[in-house]
Amino acid sequence: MVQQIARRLNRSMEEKLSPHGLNLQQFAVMMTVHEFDGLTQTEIGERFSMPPYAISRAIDHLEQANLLKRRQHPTSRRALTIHATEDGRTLGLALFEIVNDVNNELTAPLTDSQREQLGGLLKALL
Amino acid sequence: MVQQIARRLNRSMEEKLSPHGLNLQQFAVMMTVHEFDGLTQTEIGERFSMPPYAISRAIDHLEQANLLKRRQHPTSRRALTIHATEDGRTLGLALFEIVNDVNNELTAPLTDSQREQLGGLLKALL
DNA sequence: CACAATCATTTGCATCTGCAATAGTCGCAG
DNA sequence: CTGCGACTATTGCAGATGCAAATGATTGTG
Repeated sequence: MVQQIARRLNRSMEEKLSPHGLNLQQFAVMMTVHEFDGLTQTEIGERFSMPPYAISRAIDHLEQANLLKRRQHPTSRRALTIHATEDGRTLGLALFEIVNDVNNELTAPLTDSQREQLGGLLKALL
Repeated sequence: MVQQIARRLNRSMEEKLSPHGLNLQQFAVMMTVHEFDGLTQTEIGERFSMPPYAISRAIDHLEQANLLKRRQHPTSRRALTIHATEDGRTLGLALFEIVNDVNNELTAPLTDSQREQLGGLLKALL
């Protein structure tokens, strides 16, 4: 059941993301950068256990699309820090709405108290 | 959260499946055939909304591994029906154990009543 | 200081996936 | 009974994904 729901969620997200030219991984990176500007790539990856090479490629794409840019880490010459561009910050706001929409859509069959209950149970499983 | 849990679930399943040389899709097909012998490929796909080409390829693999075989549909010359071989039936039993193990592992942090609650809430979302 | 181990990131390559096109079959309208 | 549109299954191809190796930087140890 969890898997079926997750698949529905994914499809739903991808649909709403595709007009922006993003896939789910790129979306996750954008959200993280929107919340914390200036993290290194590894740090971003740790936020949702995404392997380094995936981050690398997601950022390739996002940098190409002029949503992010890489900069030298101030103290380490091997790390890079990731920053949202103007376009990136704008898109970030649109992304928040998408998450909300999808969440509401998914949990529409539940009452508010059920929603809380579900949240609690799921958190216990993490 | 749903997605994170689903990913954990997937990894866990794949781990236990890999000794048998199966991936998740092939596993799903095996379980369905184990439950209903003689369905057409499309019917199998409908059980968990898997596109026809994915079924086709999963069965290619499973037939190769001598777990299933395709037969002509008794009344339609375009459809094929799928049947478990002896090996396939044996493996099917092992697969049931895997599902149980993974379920228990996942829901270990919950009490029995919480488990039921979660089940109910998830079902409502399907 | 030199060397080995570790770290952050990238890349080559093989495999997996999804979409769209194909081949063959079937049902039905005229 | 003919032809067209819908159905089953498969396949070619392009893009995505995962692993493991490569690159360059850094730390620690003797």
